Amino acid sequence: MTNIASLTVPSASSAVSGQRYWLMKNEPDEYSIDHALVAPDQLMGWNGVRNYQARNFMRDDMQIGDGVLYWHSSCAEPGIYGIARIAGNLRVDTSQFDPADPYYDPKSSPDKPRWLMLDVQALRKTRPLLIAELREQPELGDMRVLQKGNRLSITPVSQAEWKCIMGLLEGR
DNA sequence: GCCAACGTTGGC
DNA sequence: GCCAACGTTGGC
Repeated sequence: MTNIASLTVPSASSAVSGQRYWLMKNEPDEYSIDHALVAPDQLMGWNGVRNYQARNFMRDDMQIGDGVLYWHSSCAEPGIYGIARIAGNLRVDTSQFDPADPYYDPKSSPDKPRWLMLDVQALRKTRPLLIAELREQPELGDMRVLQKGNRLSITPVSQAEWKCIMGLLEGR
């Protein structure tokens, strides 16, 4: 019998403990927060990033323990559905070399890879924080994901924005 | 399914 | 290095 508690209660080392905060988008049809929470150690290799700005965030700025807002995009009700953390293990995203992979990049080669990935660890599901509710918060007025025309799949979140969202989740 | 906004490409 | 054309994203 599987010990459910051991799957769902993060260990002490699996907490948001970094200096920065991020928002990462995923299509729930592809990989939802529910998928992530039942993966081994709740880890997911964040592959398929094909934007240089987003890649550079992973390469240069993300640290183990950084907090992540898990966003569901391209779905009926886009918004924040979970909390995760950066778990490190930055490496080459090998899906770029596979012609059969939807993330194949014919202009990349193993001796000069373009695209990187790292591990993200899901921590918990949250109630859905949908766009309309987020827009009601004055503290979130500058939040990247809420700006018109925003398409970046990884965006920085300020400490004030993070605190505001944690407050919403705690019912404040 | 629409379409505005954006990133990338490549001819010049 | 400019910039028009193109492909993609993603909320609506």
